[in-house]
Amino acid sequence: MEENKCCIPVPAGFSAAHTLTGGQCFRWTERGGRLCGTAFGRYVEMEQNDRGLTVYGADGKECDSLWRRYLDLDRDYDAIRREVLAMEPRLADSAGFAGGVHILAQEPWEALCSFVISQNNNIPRIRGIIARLCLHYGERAVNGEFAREEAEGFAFPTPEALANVAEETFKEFGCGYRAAYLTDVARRVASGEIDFDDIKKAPVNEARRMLMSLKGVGPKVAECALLYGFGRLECFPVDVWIRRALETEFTGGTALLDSPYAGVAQQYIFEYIRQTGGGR
DNA sequence: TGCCAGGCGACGC
DNA sequence: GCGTCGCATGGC
Repeated sequence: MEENKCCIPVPAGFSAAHTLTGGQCFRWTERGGRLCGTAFGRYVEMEQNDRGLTVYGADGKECDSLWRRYLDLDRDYDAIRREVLAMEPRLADSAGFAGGVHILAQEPWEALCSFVISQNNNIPRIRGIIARLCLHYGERAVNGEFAREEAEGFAFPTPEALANVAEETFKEFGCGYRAAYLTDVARRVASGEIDFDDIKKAPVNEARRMLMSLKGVGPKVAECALLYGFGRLECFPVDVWIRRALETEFTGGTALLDSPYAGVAQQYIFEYIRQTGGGR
């Protein structure tokens, strides 16, 4: 692990910690200044300091082709932050706190499946359920032997793997009433009935419609999948936290909703209320 | 102990 | 089309 590493220069203001542990995904943990986690079937540990981001467990080629894109490091988030702030000055506190957030380019399946599990659920429990599914149904990850928690050593399970899991079994893993949703989503994705390439190419409203044809995927889950899994930065997921913020801090509506970067602003707000005001 | 959680589907109107 | 309700489970 330690001998295989690379260092990526990162834009000023970028925060790997806010990006990876802010609720966009559920498989990263900060331990002793390192961000440990698995994506694209690879376990790595990341360390950010003023010289850049060191990725342990990946070589330079992998950093360029994979981790750089996953963290969306080539997009000008400084310009985006200024643009959304200009549209909505009341965003200042959130952007000041969480302005280092990038929108992760996750695998569409992982984003979709994770947020089906997330509904009416809390983040620690979502993480637990996903960890158990990875441990039991995921392929062994590259570098998995270095993982500090066993489940981190496994990839997110493929749709095919989950399509063969009985609904009852999902319940045993703590999925509750979402078990039926998972079986439906996994089977219809595995069969090709829902095609991620079609969703990628479709206009955003058509993409929403396609995702919402799945049982257990409503407006909020579709929005999360599109934002975190399909790079649709204009998508603006509204959960109970964001709804409260809209009703208290952004009364009278906000132009943010029409921004091509609404999803980035949404993540600033979510991070801010969760880590400061929100408590819990 | 209750209340709540990155909501959704079913149902009634 | 819109408001309400039940839902599984565990974190706090």
